[in-house]
Amino acid sequence: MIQGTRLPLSFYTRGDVLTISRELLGKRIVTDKDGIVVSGIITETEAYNGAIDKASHAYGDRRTKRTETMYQEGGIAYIYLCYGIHSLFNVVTNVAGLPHAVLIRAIMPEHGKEVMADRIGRNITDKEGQGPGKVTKLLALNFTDDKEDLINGNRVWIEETNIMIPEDTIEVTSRIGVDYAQEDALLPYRFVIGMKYYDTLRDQQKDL
DNA sequence: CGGCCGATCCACT
DNA sequence: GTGGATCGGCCGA
Repeated sequence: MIQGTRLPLSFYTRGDVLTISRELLGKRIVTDKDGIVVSGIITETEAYNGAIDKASHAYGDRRTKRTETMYQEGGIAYIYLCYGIHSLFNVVTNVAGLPHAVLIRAIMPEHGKEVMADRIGRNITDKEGQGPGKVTKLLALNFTDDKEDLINGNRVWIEETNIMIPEDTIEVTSRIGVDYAQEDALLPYRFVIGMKYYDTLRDQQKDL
């Protein structure tokens, strides 16, 4: 069915995590869980800028079993458990040794809406898929998928699309839930497809 | 080894 | 608008 062109390794290994974060808007995340394939279009991201970023788990170059994932070469998933309940999905970027990552905060459900509805136990609404915990629930990802290879793996990957997000429809704000990061909590590292274009995009999906 | 708390969500008021 | 769910990572003792 879906099988588009995956983003190449070179997309992820670039050094500017903000650019990657912005460019991920409009791309397609696909998961294959026991042969059940679903997809969603990325509509919201947050950049985590490595060892100097107070909001990052790797702030201060803190290498632990958990953060080790972010230190690997870009192009793999960083998925960890938050609040004991939610798995959050991040894309590792940059070269090995530099712990940069992009948190996927929202997707627009695309293929497999029925399966997704089963997974959350209710119907998919017009604005479904907003919130990082919801993203992993719809896609059936959890922390056991940590370090999954987005280029060669077969459980989760990201594809190119023909969606062009007009630059002036992208809202750039500070990141959510990182108040503890002091001055870094104010950095404009969150990228959201604005409401007006979001509706346009959703209407296009319905026409498919 | 104990305790705290987090890149959250949902049901309920 | 608020609190409860629920648990691994991390830090300090």
